[in-house]
Order: sequence, then structure tokens, then C-alpha cells
Amino acid sequence: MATAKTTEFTQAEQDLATFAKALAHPARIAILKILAEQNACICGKIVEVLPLAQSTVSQHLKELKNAGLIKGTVEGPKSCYCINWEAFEKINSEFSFLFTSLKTQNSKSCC
Amino acid sequence: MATAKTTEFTQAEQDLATFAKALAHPARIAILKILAEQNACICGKIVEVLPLAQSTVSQHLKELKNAGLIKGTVEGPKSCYCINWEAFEKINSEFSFLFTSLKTQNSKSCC
DNA sequence: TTGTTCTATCGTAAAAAAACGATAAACTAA
DNA sequence: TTAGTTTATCGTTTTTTTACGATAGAACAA
Repeated sequence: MATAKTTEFTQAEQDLATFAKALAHPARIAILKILAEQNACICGKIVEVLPLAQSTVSQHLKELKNAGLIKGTVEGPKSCYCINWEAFEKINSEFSFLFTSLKTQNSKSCC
Repeated sequence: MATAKTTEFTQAEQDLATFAKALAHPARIAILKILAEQNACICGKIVEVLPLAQSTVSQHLKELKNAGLIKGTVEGPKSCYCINWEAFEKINSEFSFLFTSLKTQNSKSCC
């Protein structure tokens, strides 16, 4: 795949795409909202609220964790998840940077 | 798929996920950058720069267009694309809204 | 110990995304 | 008209994502 032509994609482009992918599913956005509302933790509560099976929710949590957006710790038999605010701040600024950098170039459409 | 449990996903969650999905590939982010830099248009130039086949680039352009992020017009045998700034502004504010609304709830991690 | 609860992981199936080559349509230039 | 450009679309393959049920491990309760 992608057999190098002129340019490869930059690291920034790839990072942003990875972050975007983590947000590219309504379930994962819903999870982030829940974690933010409840301030923290929660685990099986997410399963109760979402229209998905437990194993599927677990999978989404894993993806969010892999993307660095959330942190998780084990609490006895339960699992506690919460938003990783530092990483979140980073993503936020990267997105803002993308938007503003695109915008400041030129704000006219040609077609 | 998603056999309704308690809540379905909200429209806002789905919209955001759709936008995120449009940005979830380095090629599409690269395309947006190129369009912003060149202010507008371009078509085969994108193919020259990206490490992808022409048909693949065309596919990505189509996805960006479907997501409403870019506009396209035909100019003779060529195709002219440019960023749809209105839609872009909307996405930008939706993302900002997500980030800030999550953040303002509570900024403490529990785990 | 035994049973219960909670959650991660495994195995699997179905759907979507990504990529390519080939082709066809639309236009320009000779 | 004929040849060349440019790009969208078709057909296809491969990979990734999404989803589920079943299961296993960990911890608590009785």
C-alpha cells in the first residue's frame, strides 16, 4: 500500500488522522461525553447506557485507550476509566491548529 | 447492528463522528492542506503530490465532497476542487464545542 | 470453598474502507 | 475527425472496522 510516489504523508498528518479515527465513531464520542459528565471512572455503566454489547463497548474503550484519550485502572472486579486530559488538550490544540492554519492561508473559494 | 438498548446515539454524536471520519485518513488531511495552500482548485496536481494512484485520490476527493468539506466544479476536461469554508467553519466550531464542553464539566482525572 | 459479578479477550462473521488497474466519458488540440 | 488529456467510475482484492457470543480470569460475597 502507498508505494511512495513523490511525498509520503507527514507525521503530523498521520497523527491527526489517528486522532480523528479515534473520534470517528458515535459510540466513542458518547463514551467520552459520559466520562466527562461523570467526571471519571464508570465502567459497566457505559454498557448500560450504550446500545451495544459489553464486548463491543470494551473494544471501543480499548481503542480510546490506545489512542491515549482515556486512562484505565482496575478497581477490584471493576474497571475505572477516565479522560486523559493532557492528551485531550493536545488533540484539541492540534485540531485548532489545523483549522486555523488552513483558514488563515486564504479564505476564498474558487468554485 | 446496534439493536437499541437504552439510548441510541444522538444526532450530534453521529454528525461529529462523520466529520471525524472524513479527517481520519492522512491523504484527506493532506488534500485539505493542499487545497488551502493553493487557495483553490487543483485536481491532477494532487495526484502528482500524493503517494497514491489517481483513482484512489479521486475516491478520497469524493469522500471529502460527500462530507461537505470541499466543493468541486468541472472546468473543461479538468476538475476544480476547493474547500467549502462555510462547512469547515461549522466543523471547527463543533469540534471546539465538543472539546470545551467536555473540558468544562470537570478537569480532574480519577485514575 | 462456592457462587456471583465484572470485564477483557478470543473467535468469528459481516460490513466498510482503502487501494489499484482498466475503462469510459468529456473536453481540447491538431 | 482523430489523437491526447483529464478525471470519474467500475470491478476487484485486501485490509480494517464493527459487532456479537462465549469464555476465562479476577475479585468479592456468602
